[in-house]
Amino acid sequence: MNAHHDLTKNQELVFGTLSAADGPLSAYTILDRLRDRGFRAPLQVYRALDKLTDYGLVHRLESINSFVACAGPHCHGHGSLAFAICEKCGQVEEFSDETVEQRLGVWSREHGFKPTKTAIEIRGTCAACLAA
Amino acid sequence: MNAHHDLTKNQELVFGTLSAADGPLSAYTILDRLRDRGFRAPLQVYRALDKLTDYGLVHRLESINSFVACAGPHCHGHGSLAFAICEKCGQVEEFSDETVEQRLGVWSREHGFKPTKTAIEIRGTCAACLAA
DNA sequence: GCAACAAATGTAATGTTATTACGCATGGAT
DNA sequence: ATCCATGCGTAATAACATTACATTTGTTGC
Ligand SMILES: [Zn+2]
Ligand SMILES: [Zn+2]
Ligand SMILES: [Zn+2]
Ligand SMILES: [Zn+2]
Repeated sequence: MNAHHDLTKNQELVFGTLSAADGPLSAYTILDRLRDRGFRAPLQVYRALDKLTDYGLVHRLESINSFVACAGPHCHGHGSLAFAICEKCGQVEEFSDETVEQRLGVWSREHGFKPTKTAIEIRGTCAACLAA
Repeated sequence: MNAHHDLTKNQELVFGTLSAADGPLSAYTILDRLRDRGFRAPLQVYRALDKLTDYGLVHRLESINSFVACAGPHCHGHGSLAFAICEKCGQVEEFSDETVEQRLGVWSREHGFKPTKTAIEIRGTCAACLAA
């Protein structure tokens, strides 16, 4: 699911935009930033985002309808990621916690629930913004 | 923040609709169900939902843009709730896990992050739907 | 090479979710 | 009575996402 992916032109453009950004972007913001590269419609962005999230290169932040480029290698091999989202500056920190994953897995097994996608998103204020 | 709240007429109607439902509802679905009670505009629903979520009587499910009436007493006294959302039948189970809360709290402290609202949402297939 | 098929793209239209702006009504406090 | 906070009604708009259909591009088998 990870390894090496040959990205198409549109996927490359969307991934590049997200990678260059200093925080999460909405699909429409990505669209605006790619207008001069020929993008005209939301679907071009959404289609690329679908693939990129499938590949694990991009994560969707459910609570703010935005997307972010994967932060690092700690991501791989984990079923459920967590995100800390600063509501002041928009910065996002991606992390994972074995224990959290495990506990949610236990709950699922005990309740016969078969998980496919888990979202853990903490909204609040980051250290930098608290200092300021 | 919990105890007893005197709900206004609109809040009562929205809360009643959510309580009577067998699963989460979108704001616009609530609006439709309250048309014959005089509701005309989305804002009437969103305003009521804002208060109800403040009071802890209703929870917002970030990953499906929907709202659900609080399932029970285990909810109170907990900072972060978790939801298991069945993508087949739409049923939602609300639960909380001390260990999960604690681990996320540890991460926040260690990173100087001050959380205000945490969303934990597991999407998948519930036991009933798996059996069927 | 060429047919057949799958994947990706372009474009328009539409559907869904949420907010902004403005004015009015109500109820309690001074 | 005046002030102020809260809630309400309505219209307009913004923000987010999908459906539908036609076309292009790339791959596979022959
Ligand atoms: Zn990642
Ligand atoms: Zn910040
Ligand atoms: Zn609850
Ligand atoms: Zn189910």
